[in-house]
Amino acid sequence: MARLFDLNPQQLQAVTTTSGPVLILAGAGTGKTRVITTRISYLLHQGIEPEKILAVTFTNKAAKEMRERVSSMIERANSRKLTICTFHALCVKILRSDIDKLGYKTNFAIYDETDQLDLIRKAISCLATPIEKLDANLARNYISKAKNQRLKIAPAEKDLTAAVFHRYQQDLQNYNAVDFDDLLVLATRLLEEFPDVQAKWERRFDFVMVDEFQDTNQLQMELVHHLARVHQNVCVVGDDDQSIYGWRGAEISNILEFEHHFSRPTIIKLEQNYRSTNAILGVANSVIRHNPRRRPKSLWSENGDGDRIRVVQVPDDEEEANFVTSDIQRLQLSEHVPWTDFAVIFRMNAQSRLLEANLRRLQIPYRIVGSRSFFDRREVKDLLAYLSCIANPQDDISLLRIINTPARGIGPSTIQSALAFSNSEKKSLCEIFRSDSFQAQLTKRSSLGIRQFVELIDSYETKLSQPLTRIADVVTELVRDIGYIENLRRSCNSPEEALNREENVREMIRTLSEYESRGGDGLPGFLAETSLDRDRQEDSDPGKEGVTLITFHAAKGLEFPHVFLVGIEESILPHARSKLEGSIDEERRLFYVGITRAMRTLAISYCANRKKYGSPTPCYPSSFLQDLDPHCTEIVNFHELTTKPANESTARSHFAKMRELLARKDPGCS
DNA sequence: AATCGTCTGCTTTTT
DNA sequence: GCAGACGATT
Repeated sequence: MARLFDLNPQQLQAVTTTSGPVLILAGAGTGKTRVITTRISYLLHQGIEPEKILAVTFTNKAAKEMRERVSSMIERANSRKLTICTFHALCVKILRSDIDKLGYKTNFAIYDETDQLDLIRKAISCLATPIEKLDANLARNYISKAKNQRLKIAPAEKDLTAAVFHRYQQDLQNYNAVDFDDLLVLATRLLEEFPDVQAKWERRFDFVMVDEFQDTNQLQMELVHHLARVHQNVCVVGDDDQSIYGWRGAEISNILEFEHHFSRPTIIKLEQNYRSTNAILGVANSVIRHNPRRRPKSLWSENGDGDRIRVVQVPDDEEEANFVTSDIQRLQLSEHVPWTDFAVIFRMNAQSRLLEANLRRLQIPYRIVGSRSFFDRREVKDLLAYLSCIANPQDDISLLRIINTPARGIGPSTIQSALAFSNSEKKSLCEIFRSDSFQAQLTKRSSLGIRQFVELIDSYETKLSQPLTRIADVVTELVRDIGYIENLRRSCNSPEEALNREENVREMIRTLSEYESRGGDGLPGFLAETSLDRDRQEDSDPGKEGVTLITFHAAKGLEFPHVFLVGIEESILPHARSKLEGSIDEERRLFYVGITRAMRTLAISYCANRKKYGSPTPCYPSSFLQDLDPHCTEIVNFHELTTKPANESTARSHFAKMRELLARKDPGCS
């Protein structure tokens, strides 16, 4: 059983208050995950059936971590019966059994942002006129916002954006596909409009817990409402001060006005921090205090005062990178701090370039968190598109992706006429391909290509419908059959690229094979899981370890002994656009999130000059810096820092830097 | 069908 | 200053 005596009084209250609405305001580093996992284990100990407990998270990573940590406290058989998943995965569960009520089939495809954008572009090209144009990305943002606010569009709206929205939604349904937002919209609709579905799900769980509640949007709130309507045993955990996804539709009022959504909740504040020194918490508190709309909290710890926070002005972005890297090197040499203990946090990904260059030069290992996902790779998307076509023949976006990959003589003109047919006959491309009237008007070559393609898809559909077939084996066969690897090699510019892409194909098949070994739920299940869990290679790629380069957003939830916040300048943090959009508070929370990542030391730097879009631009220190508690900070003179080595090890790193500088200026070795 | 060139427009990105 | 998108060229 969980060790309740390890908890502080507030944590204990959070764990043992199990009935009725509970709001746990968990400040940064206050043992939030421990509270949730202990609470689950406590519920089980009280005799609650594991099937009756639901814990919802935002990311698969969080769900996985939570399940692992609970598993270590309780019996294995019980932990398997718990439902711990993301909002989106929960919605897929709800939709799988009843989506037919809304006019979709259970083998529906889930479209990611790329598919979504393709489809929106198609709608725009159909509807836009030479006078009225629309940016696909803008349209996507609009559509996503509209869906999350549950806006209904009239079919005959004259505004182009609305027309595109309508067309897009129609296309999705025709393709038997849903986008990420639809997962929430449709699941909520099922619960609202169909009493039998509602009855099923409001009895399904007796205890509902939601992690990172400050990031929920309106729809997610409604969903939680439905699930907890009868018993009201809903426990939400979050921190309004760490709400940094407002721009993605997160509704901070869900946590700020929780008592309007669930009546008379127990509200528990966790303020004892187990991560940072009091100097770090001091500046964190002094910054976040300036936000007007918040639930007042003040973090403290028993970890002692620690070093003062260094605030460093540097001449320009080059010197900033130099400062960070040489400081990392200095600490590593003098105190044998492992590289993994360092993180550099920035507002924009573009800021990592100089840092990377510097770290490479000094041969310091590093990793960049948040680079493009495995599942966005061309070759992976291609294979998934094949599978998606086989699983759901209506999925035109996937079909279009692979119709001529590898090339089989089906060019743009053939595709154009197929699309025209499909529009006028209101049938999916797959059906059009089979119709004689369409085949009749084609050249021999394209007609042959189409017939071969249709046969290919049919034959693999048959293969996969045989019982006891391993999907991974069939895919291996498919890859060989269509000569995909050869095609890939031809389209690559370098042998390394080809090798890398081939490896991705193998990795993809491995993932599939692994999915089947752990008793997966067929092809649709695999496709749903892959489109909802897009970063597994991060942990399966342990070779990359070192200094972490990461954005403020991506750093939420992580901690590092030594942290550098760089580019803390007006118009970077807060970002220039936030002033126009009135989201300075969110920028301040972003700063707060960055500060509270640090465990032992924290350095904050800003430049006097910075290269922006190629040309040097003067910079001004962020207005947030004025709020830092002066008792916890020291202003560091950059000049002194780099010219006065204090002891042997700093001298060594200094020499290393000098050598490096000299090497850089030597025209002979660039 | 592929490739080259020019234009544009610039955060953050859990699913 | 660079990437991504789109259009014109071979």
